[in-house]
Amino acid sequence: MSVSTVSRVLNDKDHVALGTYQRVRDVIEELGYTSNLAAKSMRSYKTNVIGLVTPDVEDPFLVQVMRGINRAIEEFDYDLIVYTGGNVKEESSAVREQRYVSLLSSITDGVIVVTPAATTFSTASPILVVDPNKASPDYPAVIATNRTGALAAMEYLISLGHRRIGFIGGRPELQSAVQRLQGYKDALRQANISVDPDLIQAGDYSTETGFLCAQRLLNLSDPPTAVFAANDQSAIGVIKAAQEAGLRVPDDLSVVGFDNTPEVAHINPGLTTVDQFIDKMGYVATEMLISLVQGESLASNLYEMPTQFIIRDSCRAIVSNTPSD
Amino acid sequence: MSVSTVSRVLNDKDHVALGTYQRVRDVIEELGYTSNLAAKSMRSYKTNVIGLVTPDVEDPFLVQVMRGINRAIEEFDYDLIVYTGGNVKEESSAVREQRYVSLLSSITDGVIVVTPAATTFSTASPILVVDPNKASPDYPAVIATNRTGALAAMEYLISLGHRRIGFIGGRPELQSAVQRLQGYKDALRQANISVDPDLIQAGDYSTETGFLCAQRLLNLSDPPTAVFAANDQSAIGVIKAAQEAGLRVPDDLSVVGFDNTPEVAHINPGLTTVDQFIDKMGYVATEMLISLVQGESLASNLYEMPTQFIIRDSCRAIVSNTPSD
DNA sequence: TTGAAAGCGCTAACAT
DNA sequence: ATGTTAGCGCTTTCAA
Repeated sequence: MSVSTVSRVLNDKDHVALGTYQRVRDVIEELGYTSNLAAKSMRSYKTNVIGLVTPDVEDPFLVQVMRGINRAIEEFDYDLIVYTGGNVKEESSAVREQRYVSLLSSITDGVIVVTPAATTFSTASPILVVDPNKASPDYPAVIATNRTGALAAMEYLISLGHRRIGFIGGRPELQSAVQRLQGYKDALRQANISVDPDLIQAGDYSTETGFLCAQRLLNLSDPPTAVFAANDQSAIGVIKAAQEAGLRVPDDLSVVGFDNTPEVAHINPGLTTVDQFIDKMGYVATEMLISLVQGESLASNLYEMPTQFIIRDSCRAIVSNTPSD
Repeated sequence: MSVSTVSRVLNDKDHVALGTYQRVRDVIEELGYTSNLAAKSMRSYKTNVIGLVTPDVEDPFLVQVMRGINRAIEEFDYDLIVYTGGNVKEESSAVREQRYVSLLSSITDGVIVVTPAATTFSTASPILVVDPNKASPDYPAVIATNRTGALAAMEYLISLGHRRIGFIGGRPELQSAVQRLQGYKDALRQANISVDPDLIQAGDYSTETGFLCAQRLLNLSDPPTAVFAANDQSAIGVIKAAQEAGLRVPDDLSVVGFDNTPEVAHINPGLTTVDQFIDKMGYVATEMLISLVQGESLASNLYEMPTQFIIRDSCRAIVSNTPSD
């Protein structure tokens, strides 16, 4: 029996007699043989394995993305190999990422990089990035709709009749914060409301800073009638500041928070929890990468996860993201 | 310039002129070249990569083991590639494990399997298992000293003068529970105290069951004067039951818990927290595997993490594992 | 110090 | 339906 016959059996190719097929399968079973991934990869450039580079395995976001990836991997009958940075010094993470993308791409059909530190990778394999920290990433990407979501939140506030709307930003080095601010500005422009720099406070996604920023807004000579906070933590700070100033929420001050926590979540239509939203990011990423691997072309290089604000009856002025009760 | 010269440069071999070396390094840098792991592996059977198969990435124990592995990986200048099961149906986990060990072993120098479901793997590479669910694993292993730890706890109680000591077990399908029971029995035998089956209650590591088991013990016609619980959760149940029965702990009933939580921890001498203990398991495992990979032989195939009970002053009867305050 | 050539295990093209 | 053979990218003799 020749090697090529065995190879044909291993890959379930045609032109193998049923008897031969069975005989080979039996021996494989008996010997506990498994094909050498290295050799397979080298010769055929097809391994049926997807690579994943993720900076961490403890961050709940990353864990949830991995869940979605695993789901897709199983569904499409691929295998997954992961590199995760572990407790690495932050400085060299971009370099490590690049090294691992190279390393993985020699034995995988494509690599997913989650929240990449690096922006470019030198490899011939398809690369897909999830939640890149860059407006227009160099690779096909899956991102959350930060700008669009913020736009929707602002449109809601404007539809309530507000014209002076404060904004409390997030950590400015993060793309999510930049995009949410952009959505804020775009909504104002769209409604022909001029942007007042006094109304834009640079927060950092924390409740404490949200509180301080809100106090600054409320102390303005011409204070806002509504505040849009870049995340729910800041929004909580705003509500505290308002109450401390004797204002009722939402009657005296409308407060809108944008974020991903289960309590005040900004989610995907049709999905019930934020975990499902993040899970879907992983799933979609894998789906897209597998398309690329199989030589198909993508409808778009940028998959922006659709989001939608849902108003909670219990606290109407906070645009929430939990599904309507 | 020939391929072999380049190969020599890549592997920092001797017999390369300094000028040539520099020239090659420059070009490598310029092109962003990274060697093909598959080809390297196939030809040299040495990749400098360690594989890791772990059933989960969310379990705190597994995360902590991974931290230790990462630490060692960095220190010994290896790379790490992980396969993790994700949300897989429990039934097939042994088969998946075996498949992944085979898959990984073709591109790694050795594989670590954490809390393996399978007991045998078909591969030529060195395998090392962490916390196997089997008394004498088929591969070099790193385990926690469940039997020895239980023995130490029992010796403590016996040294206090107790002769009737109750035992509340853990989930019997887990090796940890089996070993802790063994330690209980061995300590009694060692002290020439006969084992009374009435004093052995089959718990499940939960507070609720610990509570119920303790009630049964306390209702015996000849109740124990001390109880050793297979974990801290059960011990908490015992204390509740004792208090409800009007007994003071430790005056009327000594209670000892064995476990891994930071509050009532059973730790390695010299280590401050249980996390460090688990971290060390990962580190030691990696260290051992790398020894094997490098062709060295192991002092012992079984590394039992040394443990030690430390008595907390605040609650003397509970043998704790946090270091003395 | 460098180069030429063999071969790792596999798949794909070609031959039978 | 099966066998033969080239060659994937690399390391490792061996020769120059």
